[in-house]
Amino acid sequence: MTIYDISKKAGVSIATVSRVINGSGKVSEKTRKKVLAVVEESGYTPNLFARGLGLNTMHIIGILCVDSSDLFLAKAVYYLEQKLYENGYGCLLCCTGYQQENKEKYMKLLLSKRVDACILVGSSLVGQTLEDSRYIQDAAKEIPVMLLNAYLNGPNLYCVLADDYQATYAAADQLYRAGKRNLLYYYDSNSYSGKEKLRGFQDAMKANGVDKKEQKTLYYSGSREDIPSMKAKLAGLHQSGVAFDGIIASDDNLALSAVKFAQSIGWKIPEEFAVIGYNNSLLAQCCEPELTTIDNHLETLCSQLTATLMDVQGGKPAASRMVFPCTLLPGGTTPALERIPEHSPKRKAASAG
Amino acid sequence: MTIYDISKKAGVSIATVSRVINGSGKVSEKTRKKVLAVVEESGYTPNLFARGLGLNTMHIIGILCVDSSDLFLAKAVYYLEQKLYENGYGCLLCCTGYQQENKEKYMKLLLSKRVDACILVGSSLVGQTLEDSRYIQDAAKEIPVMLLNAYLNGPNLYCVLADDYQATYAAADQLYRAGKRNLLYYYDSNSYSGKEKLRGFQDAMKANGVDKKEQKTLYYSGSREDIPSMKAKLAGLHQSGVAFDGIIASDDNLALSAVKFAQSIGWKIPEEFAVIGYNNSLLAQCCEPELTTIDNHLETLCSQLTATLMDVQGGKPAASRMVFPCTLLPGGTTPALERIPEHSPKRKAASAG
DNA sequence: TTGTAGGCGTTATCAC
DNA sequence: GTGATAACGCCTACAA
Repeated sequence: MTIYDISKKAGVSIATVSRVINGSGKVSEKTRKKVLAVVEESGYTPNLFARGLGLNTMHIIGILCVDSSDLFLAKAVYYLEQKLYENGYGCLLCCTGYQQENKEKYMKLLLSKRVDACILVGSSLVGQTLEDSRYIQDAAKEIPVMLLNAYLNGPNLYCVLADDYQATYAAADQLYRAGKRNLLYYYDSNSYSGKEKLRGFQDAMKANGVDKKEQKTLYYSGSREDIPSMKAKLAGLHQSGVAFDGIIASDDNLALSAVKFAQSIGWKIPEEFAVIGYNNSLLAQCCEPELTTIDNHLETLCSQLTATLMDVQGGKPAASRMVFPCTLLPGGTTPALERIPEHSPKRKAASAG
Repeated sequence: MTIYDISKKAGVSIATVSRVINGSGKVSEKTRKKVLAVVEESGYTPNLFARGLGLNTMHIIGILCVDSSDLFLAKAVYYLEQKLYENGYGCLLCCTGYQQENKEKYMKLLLSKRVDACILVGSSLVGQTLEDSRYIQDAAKEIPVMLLNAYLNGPNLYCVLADDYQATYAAADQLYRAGKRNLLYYYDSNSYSGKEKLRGFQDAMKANGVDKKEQKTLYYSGSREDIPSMKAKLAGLHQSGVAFDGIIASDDNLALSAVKFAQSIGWKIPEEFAVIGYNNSLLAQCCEPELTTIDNHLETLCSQLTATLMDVQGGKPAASRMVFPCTLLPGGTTPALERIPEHSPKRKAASAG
């Protein structure tokens, strides 16, 4: 079934068929109905390859992430797919893993497939060095590149991100004020977002008079799916004699391991030990008590990113950088903290319907 | 940059350029090098729309799932993307949600985009009634349709699935033999896979002399992300006076809620209360003790499905249905069970590196 | 071994 | 309003 078949059956030219299908140009009501009837009965669907060739777009957006099965990234991918679909775009999913080489390969693949734009989900895709970020800048020469919760400056590059610095600062600050004098920052990423969080923690400590030398941080480098190993790492630190009475974690996985660790040696939560996680993920509900966690309003970020992308596609001006505040979501792993902003989000559970 | 530009610069015809690029036909080493040099220096990439138009394929596979952020489905999508990429295919991701209407809309979208095949991930996409499955049968008239852990019979339809019946049967049977005389089956899906699990439980009970009337099952219909609600449902059953000393759950989420429930009322695990989950997901590590869970070898299923798809694409004969056994992975939520088959999988944690 | 030319199915720009 | 016709960029017989 091609546009020629339809034109014959309807007794009109292919140009008219095209007009009817695309709603472009003037067509008499009579021929319009005739054509539509034929289209209907023959179940014709325009060949998008041909259309793509002519218009140079297939309305497909490339989505790059290191691992779409990661709790946080999976959510992001899900939201993005939904929003893009609403706007008439499909998504080509690419899971690159953490190796630089593969990130670049995938990006090339997307460019060769001539996607309309690409979205980099999470800051792990942005290299630590300028050299490792070059492939992104290069890609931006051909198509708009959107970064979700990552930052990179340059032409045709748009970032939508959460204020991880502020959130971590506030979390650490509040926990300190609540009386925890031996906070440990437990993290597993040195990406842009990871660095922002770390800086937030450090600045909060400093603001409360804790020198950099006295600040405690612990870096976990194992698998993000190995909670026992995260717990073991903490246990190791504890056994080595380092004291801590609270943990700010860079994600809920680490936070959960902290809860398990504390419970394994009998510390009372939150009286003797406090924990704050990050992402308001499913894991926050998985322990007892439930995690206090930072919500970065992922759905909002995804909506905003999509809206921005649509603006870019439409040739409208668009912000090259948008930063959204996070919200601290109180759970049972912290003592009473200061007031929470109004209109604060609900826990995953309550909002998921 | 088009093939014409290259042909001019290289001083050959476009046919020769095409041959060099596709490695088809005979080309002298001299011209070949010449062409490759020009291609390299001008950074030429073939236009896949044009190629797609001619060959009627863009090497893209549609992946349909109800929710790519679901722990289990996200893993499946991840594995599939990796395997397909290795075989030179990209994936167009579609998250349909649970509404029939949207499933059909997405399927139409994929067909109109002329994907080479589509993969339905999880049995929730297959309707309960024949009518609701029609859209799949219809799609199969145009392209191969692969079902991951779902079942539907018909031409051009290929299923790769885990033996959920057998796994649940074995789990219930072993728990019964281990002395749990009041098993409860806790589930949240009536999909094909869901029914198979339920049937496995029922048959195991029956085989141990527990009449259907005495069998205990509980259906949870709320959000899959609301663990407190799952726990509350169990608590409700308990308060209503129904006794149970062990739970077989249809996924780890429900199992985790069972552990939390038991702990909240002080039952000792596994002595007074046993729990078996399903999927060997991250959640299995999230409680203390860790869950005994059923591993359905998702990665194997995905590899096999991809291999089958490639066979189909290559015109080779392919099995229309492949069933793989599951493995019971002992954790701390069950008393010592019977021997586990050799070569059994490791827990997520240990294998994730 | 290399070149020529037709076809893939649309959209869009012209005339009429 | 409607109908020819030229792109769009590639692949691939068929010729040379």
